[in-house]
Amino acid sequence: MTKKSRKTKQKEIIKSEISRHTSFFTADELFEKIKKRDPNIGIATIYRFLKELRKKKELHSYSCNRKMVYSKDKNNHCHFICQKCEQITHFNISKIDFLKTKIKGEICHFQIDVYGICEECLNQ
Amino acid sequence: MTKKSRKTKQKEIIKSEISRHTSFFTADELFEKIKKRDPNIGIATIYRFLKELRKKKELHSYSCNRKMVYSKDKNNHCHFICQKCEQITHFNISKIDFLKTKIKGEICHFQIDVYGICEECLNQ
DNA sequence: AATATTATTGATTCTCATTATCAATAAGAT
DNA sequence: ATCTTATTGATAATGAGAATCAATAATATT
Repeated sequence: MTKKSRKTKQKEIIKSEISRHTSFFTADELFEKIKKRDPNIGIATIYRFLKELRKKKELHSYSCNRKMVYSKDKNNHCHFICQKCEQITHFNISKIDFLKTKIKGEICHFQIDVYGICEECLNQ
Repeated sequence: MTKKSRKTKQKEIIKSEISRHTSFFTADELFEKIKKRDPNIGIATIYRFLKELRKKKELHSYSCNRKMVYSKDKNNHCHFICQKCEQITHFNISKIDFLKTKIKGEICHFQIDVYGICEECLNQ
């Protein structure tokens, strides 16, 4: 007996705010935006619903700097993290051929985090 | 005026304990092992030195489940995580050419997490 | 429509990894 | 031997996220 989910206005607000996001976000960033639409929504509700969406695979997530980062992007995640300014840039890898030779199982999706120094920091 | 590092017995113990490790470890796991060799070493010293080694690029690290994971392995980290049995297998990618075309900055190291279903789970 | 059931909420506390603080100590320079 | 200052261990502070819980609100049942 799995408990059936109920439709609430809080969930609707969170969902619609997520749909506005174009890239990745943290629970706190989302909370800040949602507060402006409904200042009564608690942070716990955000965390709860985010966890629910993660379980239902409607959101991607990964941990970065001891924080969870979310994205509605179903594609693979590729990040370039500058170790100096800590800015994160996204990039895309469409071909997974380079992985297929390495892995025997079935590949669902992947995440690549590249650490380095971005162009701007190199030129400083 | 960067302050010059001093050689201490605490650092020596931590360093030698790290060198014994064959794979990944967390600060706490390291602390537990070090306590057996010198129960007076504080956890703060571990964290401080770990941070120092990270900065000096003598240790790799990445965040996973709200924890920092360390490895002395200078190579890049590649994990295949089965979404059914949750077992993690390591694999290696030596050529970074596939990344160079995507990134403008300088690449230090990278981490790839591939999610899928492993062979054994596929055959069940 | 009224009532019963139970998932959800917001406020709050708790957890736990990591960092900051600080006085005491010890390494290395003089 | 003495001075300077990096390092230490103890402890408090921080911060993201989870757990708790009484109150509330969605559904189901009558």
